[in-house]
Amino acid sequence: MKEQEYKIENIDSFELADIFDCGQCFRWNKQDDGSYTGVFKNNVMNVQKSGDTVTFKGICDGNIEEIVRDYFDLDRDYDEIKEQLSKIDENVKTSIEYGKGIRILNQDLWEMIISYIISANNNIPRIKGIIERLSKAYGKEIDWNGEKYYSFPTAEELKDVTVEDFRKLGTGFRDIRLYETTHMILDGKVNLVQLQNNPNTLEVREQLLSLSGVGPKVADCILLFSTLKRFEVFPIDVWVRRVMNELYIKNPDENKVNKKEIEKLAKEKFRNLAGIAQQYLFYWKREA
DNA sequence: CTGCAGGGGTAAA
DNA sequence: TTTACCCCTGCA
Repeated sequence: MKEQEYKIENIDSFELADIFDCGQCFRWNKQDDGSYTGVFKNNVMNVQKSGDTVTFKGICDGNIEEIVRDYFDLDRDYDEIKEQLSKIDENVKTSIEYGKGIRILNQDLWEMIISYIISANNNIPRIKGIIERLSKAYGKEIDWNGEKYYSFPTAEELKDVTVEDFRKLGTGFRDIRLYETTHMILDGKVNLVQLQNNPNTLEVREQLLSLSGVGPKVADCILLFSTLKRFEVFPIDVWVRRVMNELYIKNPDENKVNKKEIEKLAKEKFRNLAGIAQQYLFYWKREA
């Protein structure tokens, strides 16, 4: 595979930090020059922005333009989404001004399932470390610019990995969950192709919840951040609960806030764009 | 230096 | 509804 390059000018909603640091992905790293380098599928890519020009450069498994358009969700009108959400109230409007360059990436379903199982009760640096070690141990090596990168291992590539092997990567108590989920998928107990083609979000969510290590929050993250692309779901973690309580519910004891109440509120307020609203609010309050 | 809480939840009791 | 869980970091 040889290096390819693709440039876009004057694109709306595209800020590197907003996209890569808003909490949706784990394999993009900031470089010394301010650009970001990441691995997805069998691609290694560097993304740079100067002025109004975004430059994508890397080793691609296919045509770089098609790959970029798909992965970065370039055919969606985020201006339209932001305009709609801004009408809701001042809080949402402010959060959108803060994270105006966010886009929701089209990330591989299998990779998101495993990544978010790892994310449970965990912090971002450690999650990233585990995913890198997992990729290095079982993914495919891709060389670029004198550096070695590793694709995220497929289910097939994890076929013979034992619970102890997972534990050695530093996954902790998540080892058995990773093992069980990998084999549920390999054995066809959950069929990812069917999930991808099923328009019924509740049915897909049920299937995801049947996987070991996938609870409500992880299921919603998978629905929102993978190619399943369900913008109506609203993943609730401690940060989102904090934000929603601070802005709307105003319960003096944040820990007493009911998840059902937050869910109901999000549905009423944000409708079919709840997941996107969640990203803006989450990114805004966590960074600030 | 040691001790300990807490972190982008889940599963089991 | 409550509790333990792995590992790492920050802080007393």
